[in-house]
Amino acid sequence: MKIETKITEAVKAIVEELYGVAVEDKLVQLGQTRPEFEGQLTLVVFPFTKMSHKAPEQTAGEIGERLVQRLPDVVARFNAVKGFLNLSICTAQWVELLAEIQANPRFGFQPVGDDSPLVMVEYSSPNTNKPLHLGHVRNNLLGWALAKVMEANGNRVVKTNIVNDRGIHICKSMLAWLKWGNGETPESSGKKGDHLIGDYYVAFDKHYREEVRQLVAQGMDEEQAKQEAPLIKEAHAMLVRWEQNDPEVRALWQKMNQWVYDGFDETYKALGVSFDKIYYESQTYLEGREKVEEGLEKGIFYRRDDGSVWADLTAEGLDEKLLLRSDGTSVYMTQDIGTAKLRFQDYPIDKMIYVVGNEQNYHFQVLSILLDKLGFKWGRDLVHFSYGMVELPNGKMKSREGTVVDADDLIAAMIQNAKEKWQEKRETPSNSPSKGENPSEGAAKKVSPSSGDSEGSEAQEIARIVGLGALKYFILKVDARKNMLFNPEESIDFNGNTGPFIQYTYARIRSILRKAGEQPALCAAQQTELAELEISLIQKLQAFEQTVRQAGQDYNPSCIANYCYELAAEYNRFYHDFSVLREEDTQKRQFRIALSAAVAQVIKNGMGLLGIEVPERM
RNA sequence: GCUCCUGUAGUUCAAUGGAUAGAACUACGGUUUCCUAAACCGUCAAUCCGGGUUCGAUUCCCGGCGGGAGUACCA
Repeated sequence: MKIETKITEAVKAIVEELYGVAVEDKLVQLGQTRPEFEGQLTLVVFPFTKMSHKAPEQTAGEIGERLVQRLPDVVARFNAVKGFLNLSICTAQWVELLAEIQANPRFGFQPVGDDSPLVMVEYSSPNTNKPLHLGHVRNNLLGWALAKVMEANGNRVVKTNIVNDRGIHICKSMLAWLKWGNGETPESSGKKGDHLIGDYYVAFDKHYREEVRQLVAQGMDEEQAKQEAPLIKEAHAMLVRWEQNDPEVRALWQKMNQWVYDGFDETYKALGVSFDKIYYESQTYLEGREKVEEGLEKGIFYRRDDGSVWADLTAEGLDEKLLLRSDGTSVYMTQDIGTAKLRFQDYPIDKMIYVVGNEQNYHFQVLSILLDKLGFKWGRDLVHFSYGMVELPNGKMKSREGTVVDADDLIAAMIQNAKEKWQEKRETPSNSPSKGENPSEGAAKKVSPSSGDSEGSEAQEIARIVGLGALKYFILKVDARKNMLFNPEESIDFNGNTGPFIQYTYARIRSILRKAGEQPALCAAQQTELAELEISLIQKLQAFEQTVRQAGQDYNPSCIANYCYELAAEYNRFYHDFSVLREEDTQKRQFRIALSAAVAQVIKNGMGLLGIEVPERM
């Protein structure tokens, strides 16, 4: 049983004994003791002062005395400061706790079985007219991490992606390619498919704006010019042909979309994200129309004189929402309804989570109500995991103004930075090779006469892991709801509260474990005395479980990121103050190695939830 | 205008209603007989304003002020 649980039970009994009042669990507030006081756990006794009718300090003292009597194996000593009862826990309890953590490689994870709730997480959801940028990166990383967190909280998870593969924006790219492309392909140009298509999208926009500018110069007002420009008319004509299944347009559409998918796949692979099931809007938008017709028959929606279909949500405190245009074509909302229908056919979903930016908060508020009205049981409490925008120092990213941070470029730059850092570190000979160091390992570190090639690839792999770790952590440590700032001028740091700091801590522990030989079994032998740093590390380890629960409840992976940092920082202090391997006393040495091993394990698990790899050596 | 989100050191981020609001970056100053110095330690520095609830508020409620997003035939 957990130490907290034991104490909570005891406190409840004691309060009832002393003051004759039964208390609920939530009144028993146990927290970690502040470092400036003696003890490890602190009970907040303010809630009980009403029952005791005594001063806080006196109440704390009474409860403390009884606690020591009642749980002599758990509570060794206590001290009362104001309304805070600080408890010193017996060493054996900590050792036992560490043993439990160490014995369970899946510590903090809840088991998932066939009857666990099924959660579907939708994320990424790109348009196929341009490459992914930093905003998409935030979406993908959050989506992936959230899926992992949900799994760790005992859910079956299906990761899904809805690709917006149809619409006017695709036609713009297609048109531009036909006009100015000269048959350029990813192969012929050496460009990634998504970048190639993105370039034509930009080209369209450039020419289009020029046309609008000329029309305005001729005296047309701007709104009209935007609609009357020949290019946009041509694009619309193409969209109509697409809708009519024109074989020529469809063939081009398929070819160009495929280029984009190949490009996206590379980016997804680099980011380490994947999907269990991908939906395409070209396949779902007609389903949505059917579903809306169905709702119309049931009287949930109504049709206006011009033929457009609307939902009246004024009773819900919202406005009226368009579902089908007067020409019968579907809008965004309709497509989401169609996608929901297909998903529900494919999976017995208990909970649906949409990872979509906060600019669409209103959309999902409406979608939730509509899906509920249409009879989706998970509609009412669908989760819109709404994350903030990534801003640049001079404001929002705007693809038209060319102020986007491209995902592929960014990833490449991060890996490059990591590589340079790594080389720099190798070139500056750290401290002189001590005598105790394993000679063969020392030699391999310096020069690599035979295996230069394999070492190069190892360096490459480490650079990849570290570069991506820095990027992922940088994004995931921020509370998802908040807008975040990214300054491309200052590259992402590798020092301080960063992914590489945590990775480095992990790699160092692995190095210690290699040196120490076999994975140490925690000796059951009693420790006479544990140092404060050791106890606080064990407490920190224990907190992992609670952190994972909280992340699942709040749908927010950022607390896990911050937890990993705190754990690593705590370990670094421990590492610096004690020498893990040099300890003469074998038992203490074993204990510290075991503690290190447990820290490494938890770091690995925590970073795994964030989709961040940890290297065995750095 | 209305709706939602958000205001914490110079900057980027933390803080289940709990003790003296934590880190990191930057600046300055220390620490390598050592298992990896991508480390550790120190100094400087912050809760937008005003009410309320509470033994206790950065946190919850109300009112201002500032920032962001959305606001209907775009996705």
